[in-house]
Amino acid sequence: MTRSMEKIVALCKRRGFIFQNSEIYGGQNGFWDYGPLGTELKRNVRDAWYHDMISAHNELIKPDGAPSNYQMVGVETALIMHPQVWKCSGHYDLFHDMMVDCRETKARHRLDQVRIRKVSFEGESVEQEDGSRLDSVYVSTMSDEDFEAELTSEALRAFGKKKKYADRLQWDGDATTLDRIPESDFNIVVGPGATKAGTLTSPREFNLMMKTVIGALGTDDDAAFLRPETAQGIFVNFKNVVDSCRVKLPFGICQVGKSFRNEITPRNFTFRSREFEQMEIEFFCRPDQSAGWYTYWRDRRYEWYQKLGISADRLILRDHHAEELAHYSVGTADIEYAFPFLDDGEFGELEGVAHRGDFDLRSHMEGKLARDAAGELAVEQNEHGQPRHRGSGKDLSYFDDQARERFIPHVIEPSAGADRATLAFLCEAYEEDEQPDDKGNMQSRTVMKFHPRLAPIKAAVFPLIKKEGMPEKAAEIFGELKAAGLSCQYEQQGAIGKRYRRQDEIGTPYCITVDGDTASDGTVTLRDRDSTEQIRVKVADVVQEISERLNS
RNA sequence: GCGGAUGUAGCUCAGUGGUAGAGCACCACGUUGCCAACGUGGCUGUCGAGGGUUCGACUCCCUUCAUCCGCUCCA
Repeated sequence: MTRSMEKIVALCKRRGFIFQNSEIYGGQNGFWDYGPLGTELKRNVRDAWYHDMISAHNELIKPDGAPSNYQMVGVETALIMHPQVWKCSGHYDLFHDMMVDCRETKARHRLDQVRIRKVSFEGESVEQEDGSRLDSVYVSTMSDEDFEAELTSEALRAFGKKKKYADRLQWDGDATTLDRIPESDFNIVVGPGATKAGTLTSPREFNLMMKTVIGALGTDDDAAFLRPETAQGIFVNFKNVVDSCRVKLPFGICQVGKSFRNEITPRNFTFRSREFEQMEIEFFCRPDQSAGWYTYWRDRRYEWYQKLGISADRLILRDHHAEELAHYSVGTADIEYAFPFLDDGEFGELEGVAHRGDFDLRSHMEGKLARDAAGELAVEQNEHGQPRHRGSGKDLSYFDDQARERFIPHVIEPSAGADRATLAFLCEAYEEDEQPDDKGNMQSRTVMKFHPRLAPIKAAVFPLIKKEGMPEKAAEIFGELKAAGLSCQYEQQGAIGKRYRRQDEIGTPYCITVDGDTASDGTVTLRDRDSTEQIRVKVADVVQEISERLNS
């Protein structure tokens, strides 16, 4: 396999794309630093996104596939927000997962995902961890679908009975989940896959939000959180933007910025990091048009990656099944990439496009929402019948002065990972091919085939040899490219072939070489990264030629 | 968090209880002059970190950090 993650990670380090964070101190798990080339690459990814989604968007023209024309604006909000934001958004409750470990199977489970049911079998017993025997135990499974059948087979296994005795199991109560029984009963629970009862540890809290402290005195009352997503900064500013910027529905508010999550297992290079950057759009529209906008954004974002060089056979658009949807979502699709660290047929999420209905704006008006008994979203109540988490109380509805209607807009959220996109472009670009050396023998070559828009270095300028005025002429051309705002490099050391290979390895699409003919006919060679072919171009036309190729 | 593996020059890796090596890369000079590995010379390491045993530790022991694989988790 030529495209291995190991090789890509090594190249990233060797050539200055991505480094382990705090490496000289032994590193910090879950954090990564971008080197000079990685910084250029990631900035190009962000710039391409911002340009294509916002700057270059023409609000006067209805794009193909869109229900109507629309506006796009940007915001940049603080990393730290009022703690109530996270309570109403649902993160505060959801990000405090209670987990149990199993001493026997070494497995860790989310408390609310362990299905259990109490059972006995005609006075027979199950061994407890300490050796004593129990004639009534809870059996458990992590199975979500068909858990009733799973619980039955787990029960038969616990009592050492064959399948045909299933109807002799004596169930005590209905199936429930582990978070609904007291911890004192854990000693009679047979953990998922375990053979003995009582091997589960006490539940422990995993706080997925990163905590910080505001103020120099920093007491517990001053606790705040680093945002786990940029989206809430947009929602809480919805009214500000509407009131200040002459925007009319439908319109999108966008934001690029860092977010933080205490991932339990950061892994797979930068794919799952604790500090990461998001590129988010919250697109506000009339509820009766939201389905059309959802489809529009989903398809548009899927195409965006392909236009920047991701091949269609490594990218999938995956609609979530109904049961996979978050409680607030009407529809969600993931845009996923076949990263080299995944098994064949597996894909990793680059971006989620979610139809969020009016959940977010309503939450910040009324308070944290949850599904009620009828399945409708309603303000979640505490034991006193009060809102569990109180909203802002501000009116975030929108008045449509054409239709003379007031309503809470629906939201379509295309939420992309800047680091994940950058990683996908890195993985996609990596290629090893064969090129002839000066004797015509084929030699392997490592080449990063970045889309020219994303390439960290757009062009390299070389004098063929270090004399006869060539370095001076090359320096002049280099200066002109720089002045035109193009990121480029100058190299004069080493054989010309080696310089080409070095540029191939960092994905520079074009190399310009000043040679013996330059002085006489005023031309240089322009060499293409992918084909290695060269053409002659007039020195005076170099900047324009490169610029045109980059924009084509 | 659990289990397994790994950590020695920029990279790939050798190495022995007695003051650390090779190839490549890099730099300089020379040569060639349009697709890497020609000649000569040169630079480089707190042998992942901390502690212990020892007269002496890269080597033995403990702890820790990071990376990879598997499990778990992934709003």
